[in-house]
Amino acid sequence: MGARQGSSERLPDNYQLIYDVIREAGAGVHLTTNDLYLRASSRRPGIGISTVYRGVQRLRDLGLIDEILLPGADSAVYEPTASPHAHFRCTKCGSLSDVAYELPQRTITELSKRTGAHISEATVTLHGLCQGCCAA
Amino acid sequence: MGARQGSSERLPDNYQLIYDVIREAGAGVHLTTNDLYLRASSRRPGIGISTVYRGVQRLRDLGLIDEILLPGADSAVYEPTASPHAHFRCTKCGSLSDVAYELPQRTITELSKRTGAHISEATVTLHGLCQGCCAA
DNA sequence: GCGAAAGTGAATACCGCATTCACTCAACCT
DNA sequence: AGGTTGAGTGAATGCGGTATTCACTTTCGC
Repeated sequence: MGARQGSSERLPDNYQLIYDVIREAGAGVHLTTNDLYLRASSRRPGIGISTVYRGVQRLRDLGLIDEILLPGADSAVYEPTASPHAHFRCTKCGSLSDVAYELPQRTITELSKRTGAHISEATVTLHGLCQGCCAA
Repeated sequence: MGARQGSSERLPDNYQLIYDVIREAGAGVHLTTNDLYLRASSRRPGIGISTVYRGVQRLRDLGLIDEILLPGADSAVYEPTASPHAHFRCTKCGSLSDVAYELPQRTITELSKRTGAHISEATVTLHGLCQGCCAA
């Protein structure tokens, strides 16, 4: 996989570093800004937290990463861009995982009709006990 | 707190006041903690913001009100307890409204099976342009 | 009444995120 | 080359929402 995206513009080194960290963590791994800061710091000591914030904004705007905002979460998490999916959070251990589910387009169309709004995005978040916490 | 029986327990006056404010606002009206503080203050000057926070926590624990946490929202909003429903937020004007939709139990059951988790709650949040902002 | 427990309000702390500011540095242009 | 410009940077600061602490008051069980 190419280290940089095929655009003509090059990412600033720090932003590229943040992107690398997110991509190397892999799909389904959700990193907070602080996680990113810690990991980036170990590779490039002295990097500022502001730069991390600016970096994720830029990467999000470029569509390179997904910013995931969860209801009630204290902070946003980031993961490499993926197809739309739901998220599950364990109320006990706090773990967050992807769930391959998307609200059917038919449902969204129907809700748009019923509300008179133009629905462009639907986020689904599930809560409960994860498999591990269920067993325990 | 003494061992009082749940259903017959009397609410502290301040919490009752907060509950009244929420109920009087009515279903579908979403009040932030600050909204509640302002409205409660006009009836009972001197009430502290801490009391409002403690009040909504208590009312939420008692199941008297719903605490609605929206992805990316700056603050929680509260409304009288209602049957589960989705929320729609206009990305332009910020208005928030209830949408009579609930993830089908069948879907939740299936997702539980697939993930091995005990899903106890599903929140659905829709984003887009509300009817008014569509027209404009 | 009396003592314990619950409630209260002000102040403070905390956390995530936004903004500001001075500084560096590389690109660009005669 | 020199000079200008603009993006990028890191530290500091600000801010809003919420949690916590603390001393005080009220309420409740007896």
